[in-house]
Amino acid sequence: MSADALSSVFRALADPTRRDMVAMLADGDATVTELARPHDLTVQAISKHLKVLEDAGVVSRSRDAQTRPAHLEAEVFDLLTVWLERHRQRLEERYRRLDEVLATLPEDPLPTETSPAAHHPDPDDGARP
Amino acid sequence: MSADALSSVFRALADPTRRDMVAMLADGDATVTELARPHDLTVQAISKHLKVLEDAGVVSRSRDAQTRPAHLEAEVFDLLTVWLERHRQRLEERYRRLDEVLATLPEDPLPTETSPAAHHPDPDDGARP
DNA sequence: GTCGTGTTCAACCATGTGGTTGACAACGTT
DNA sequence: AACGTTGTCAACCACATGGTTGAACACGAC
Repeated sequence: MSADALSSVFRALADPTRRDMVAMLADGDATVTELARPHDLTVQAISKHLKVLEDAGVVSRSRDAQTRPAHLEAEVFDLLTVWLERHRQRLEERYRRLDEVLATLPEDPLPTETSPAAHHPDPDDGARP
Repeated sequence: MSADALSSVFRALADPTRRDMVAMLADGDATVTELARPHDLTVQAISKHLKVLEDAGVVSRSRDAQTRPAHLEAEVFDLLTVWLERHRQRLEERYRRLDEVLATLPEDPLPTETSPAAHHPDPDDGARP
């Protein structure tokens, strides 16, 4: 209950069994027993896994007689995509700046003002996948 | 070394401190002490977090005198994106099939192939490389 | 060499996680 | 009402995780 939404989602998806359940649910809603069938686990364990996914907002449950089908929520994919794209962009921006620095580097050793300069460019690698 | 790559990556990113470190590293390589500065944690704790990220392949380390700068590996973003997009597509495929079934379901024994009539709200944009 | 800085290793502790078994609630069927 | 199905709750256990402190290692500077 403590962690933020993103942490909950990442943690929920960090388990292979739960990712498997998500894969199943991507093909269609399923009940606990259906989700448990292909896995060599007790129904209680699957129920717990499902609760983790539910608490993280990855799935929602409905009520249908004695079964409670689980439904995959598509929003989480958007949440993760946003996070991913943001950092991907920061990475690209970083390389862009690095290229700029390298372009203006040849001369111009201008010490200039008393800049605090908490961050410094790292002249390490230059390779980029 | 137990879990598969995807599990390791998800687990590594499930911690807000580690995600914070990743955010920092997206702006530029950094040493352990630099990464530790903004967080109210001991350097050892940050070193452990960094090891988790390293074992998951999220970052790599280099050697520069007595420091060992951490470098964010961009490939992991691709790994996560692939997983995300695969399941997003399965979800879309599922809804497409559902619409097909609903289209052929009416009691008309004469299915005119017109009016696909999207029944489901479409989540967001489509494919993006 | 000695010193200081940066980093990691080792031991330890509290809490969380994933699994089990067993009991129980809710619901449809007979 | 009794029964079988479905799902959850509770207690328990082994182990992983995130944090600490303290010692040790690696390296440049003095």
